[in-house]
Amino acid sequence: MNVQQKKGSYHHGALRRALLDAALQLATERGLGGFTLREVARQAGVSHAAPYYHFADKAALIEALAVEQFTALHDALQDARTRTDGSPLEQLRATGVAYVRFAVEHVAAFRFMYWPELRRPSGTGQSQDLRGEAPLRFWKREGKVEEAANAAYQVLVDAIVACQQAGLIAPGDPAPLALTAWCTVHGLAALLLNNPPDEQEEVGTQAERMARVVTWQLSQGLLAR
Amino acid sequence: MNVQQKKGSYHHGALRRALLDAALQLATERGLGGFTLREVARQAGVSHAAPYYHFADKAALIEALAVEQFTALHDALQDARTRTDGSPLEQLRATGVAYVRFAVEHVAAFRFMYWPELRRPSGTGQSQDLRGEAPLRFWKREGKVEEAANAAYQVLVDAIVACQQAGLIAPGDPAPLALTAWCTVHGLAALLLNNPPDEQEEVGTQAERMARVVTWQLSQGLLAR
DNA sequence: TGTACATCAGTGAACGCGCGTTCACTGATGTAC
DNA sequence: TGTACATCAGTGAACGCGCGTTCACTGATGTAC
Repeated sequence: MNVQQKKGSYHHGALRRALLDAALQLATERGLGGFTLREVARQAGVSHAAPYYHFADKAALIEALAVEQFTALHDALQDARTRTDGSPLEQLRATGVAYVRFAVEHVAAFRFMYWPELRRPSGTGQSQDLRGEAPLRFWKREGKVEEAANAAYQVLVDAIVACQQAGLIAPGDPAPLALTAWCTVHGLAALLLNNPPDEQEEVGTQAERMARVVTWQLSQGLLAR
Repeated sequence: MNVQQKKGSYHHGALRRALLDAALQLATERGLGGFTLREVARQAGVSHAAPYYHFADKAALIEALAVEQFTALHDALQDARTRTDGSPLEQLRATGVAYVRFAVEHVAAFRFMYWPELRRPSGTGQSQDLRGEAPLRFWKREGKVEEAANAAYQVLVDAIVACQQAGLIAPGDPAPLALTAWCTVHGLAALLLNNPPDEQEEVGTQAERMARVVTWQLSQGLLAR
């Protein structure tokens, strides 16, 4: 059942990874409502105390998952952008579509990433210096989750800046443009997750079509005129 | 403590309302993670069995809340639209800003409205006829929650159609425009709820500013050219 | 205006349950000599 | 190559807890006569 499990071995070998995978699978199948550490352990085929060897507590497992998945999102966006031939604008659109696709294909991951309650209050560290911070930014706090999230956001910002440098979008502060773009794709992702289309088999297709509609519409608004 | 409670009365008088209010307050203060019926009853000052006189079970209370709050959202959007002087485009923007404002000012309500897990699987009723349904639509299902949500969405659609009729937005199917607009304001709302700004006192202000930025940007993209 | 009685809208004890976490333990593995 | 022993990575029983829901009950209220 577990890839790296040796026959008859007492030790699992890759339990940390297995627990993270089990958590994703569990959250995908049953949502976050009944998400429990014990069930994760059960799903991974170990006793309910075993996870404590790899994670301080339930919140730590979830945090690790959020960091990992934000990084995966970053990679997916980066990939979509660099692998798209065509103008910077087309690359920007591809990035947006990739955001929605990631959400639909990694429903559970997306929920972990954006469910603030399961994260520890981030005020645990000392409050950092915020003077002169850019005004249009979320995730001002410290923390590995925020860091990973910022990296993903940066891909979008870069794609917009590239459009500006190519003269496709009016020059100036990219912040409001990036915020609008991000809100749009994030909004579509959120709506799709909370209102799954009726036909199960067409979820991806419908999401893809909506994503294209929305990103095209959005890019029309960004065009330099 | 309770507005309508008569002194020394055994009967509460308005427990249903009090429970709904307590649920909203509880969800605002502690989020949905630890949201329990018992705590709602405690907060309303009654025994933990009392709610069962007014709601079949926990899910029923939440459903009632979602319907109520979608209706409140509808009213807020309608208000923003009709009370705004100026062009239909300005009315459209005002509607978008109102959406974000509602989310920020009714955090708990917004969470109940869009948390699908706490709703009963909507497949309970018989499957309705979907042939010829418009393709760019969520909430195709039956159910009072979906009905109320649709009514709110319709305000946005109407605002866009009005712009088209005034020649401010290119004619044609308003669906993709409405979807994009909705995604944008919904995305901002979702991001604001999950990443509360640092300065507590400025939440409303910052949200308002972001909402204006985003809706303005959005309306630029909709303009007929 | 009184009275008998049905109904309304609560109470509080009890049910079984699964949770997160701790603890003493133990088999498997790695290392020094 | 063998052996002693420390450390690693698990097990399973146990803890206290709060949950959703049910149940028999009871005080308050409304109504018929």
